[in-house]
Amino acid sequence: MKRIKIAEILRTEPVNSEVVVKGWVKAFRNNQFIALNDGSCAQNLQVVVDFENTDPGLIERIKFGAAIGARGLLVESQGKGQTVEVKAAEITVYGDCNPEEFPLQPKKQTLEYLREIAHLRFRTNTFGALFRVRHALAFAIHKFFNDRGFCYLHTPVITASDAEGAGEMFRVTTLPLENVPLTERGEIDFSLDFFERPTNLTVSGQLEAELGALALGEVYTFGPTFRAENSNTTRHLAEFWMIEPEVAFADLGDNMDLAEAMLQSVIGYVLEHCAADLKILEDRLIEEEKTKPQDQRSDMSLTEKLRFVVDNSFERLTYTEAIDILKNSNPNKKGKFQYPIDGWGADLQSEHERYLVEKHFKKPVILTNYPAAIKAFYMRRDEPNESVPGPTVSAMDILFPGIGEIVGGSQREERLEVLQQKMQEMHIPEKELYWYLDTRRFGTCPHAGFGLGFERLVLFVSGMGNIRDVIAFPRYPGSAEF
RNA sequence: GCCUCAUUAGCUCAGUUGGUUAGAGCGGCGGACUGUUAAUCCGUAGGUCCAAGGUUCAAGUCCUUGAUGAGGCGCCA
Repeated sequence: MKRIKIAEILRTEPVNSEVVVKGWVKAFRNNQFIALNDGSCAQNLQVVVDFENTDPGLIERIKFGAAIGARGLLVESQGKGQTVEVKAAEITVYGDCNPEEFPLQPKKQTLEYLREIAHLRFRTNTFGALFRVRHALAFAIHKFFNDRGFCYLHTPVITASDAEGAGEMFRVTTLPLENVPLTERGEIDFSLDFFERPTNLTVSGQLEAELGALALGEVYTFGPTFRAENSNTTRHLAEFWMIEPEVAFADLGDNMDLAEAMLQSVIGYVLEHCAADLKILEDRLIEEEKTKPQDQRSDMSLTEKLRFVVDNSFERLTYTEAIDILKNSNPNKKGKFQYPIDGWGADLQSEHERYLVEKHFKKPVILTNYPAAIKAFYMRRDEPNESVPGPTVSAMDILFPGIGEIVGGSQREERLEVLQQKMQEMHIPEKELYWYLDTRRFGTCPHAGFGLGFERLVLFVSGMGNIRDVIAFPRYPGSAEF
């Protein structure tokens, strides 16, 4: 008989038909009631064992964590906690689970401990819910772009350019590290390397996405990116997934509209389709908040926070306006900021972004038109504005409560001469990026795009506290287990 | 990379001012019960108090160094 998934069973009425279910034992109560979970949904299915007529040796093997199958009648439940249950006529044990050795237990275990056993943490309620939500978000992102006619572009993971300027890169090589071949001048002889040139893992697919956008019109990437920064925070990973749409004939306003619509759409999708999993994550967050002092607790539940983001438009303001607000803010006047705001031009610190998002506006914020000096070379230079102290670019960052920067984007510099001048000023070799400049030489047009850190989105939507807990096998300094 | 905090049973945690034999809950094991919802009840085993060195009559507790983990900052998505 064919196995039926528990998610499907819970959608059907009890029909007194025979079913076969397979999964892992979450609890075995009273020698009678198995809570069975097969990963298809958050809910367990109750399997009732006729313990008086079942081999005691078999009952012995029904332990927390064991993989079992059950065949029997699907009936209306006599108990209170569930509507249907399976009256087992036959139980099969596929994989025993020795409780003395199994590291998981049916009780609260810390996320730090579970991170050490990341190969098993999928089996907990929290991580089961988390990875189903993560999947739903990924699917919703593809759906959003597909519905709008975007083309999914696969940009390379291995790249020869190190000029993207997004951070330290991981070198890719097949040269023997113990005996690196040198040229006559004593430099590493990359002509003997696999690609016959220095190569790295990509830090961004943006430049390649721009190439696609200037022909396909609207493209997006969704793939792994790598940063070799020694970052030790709850918001950084060495390997993470990034979504990077790029749109031809779009300006900064279109870019902001797209990003806001996308975030609201995918969060709305999860609210609609992952209620049971969100409930598990919300309850986890409530428990975690109980351990915090009263004033640090959130006044909104997880789903309320998500609903709020979906229902309210993001606050849009320029960097210059933000500086004014911060300069006149209470914490700045009272010297509460570790980095006081004393002028125009410096990059904002986390404490400043947090003040704007969590205290001043109390909603997601889009900051735009940053000083040109603190932003990347490819961002479009703004027309001079007398009310602004210095040159700015058409950049935008979206800041989320608790997460900080979740999106970074810009309108791109489409004017060849301006771009070349910027590259010269920032010491970016034109020769290496000839292919990028070609798009400006041949049929250039205004265009814009952004990068969304997928794990930061999952972090926000799941209410988890550490980005290392929203990706299956996190990579960060000193850690590449599994 | 910098700063702060933590490390006690399989897990989650107590452990007073430095003072005799380091405790609890869950989990394990043995038993009872049998429509339970983290089932319940009775019994029971389980510890190199992260490591090394030091102070002291006496160290889980104080000091130094190291390891590991967490949080904050910077870099950013």
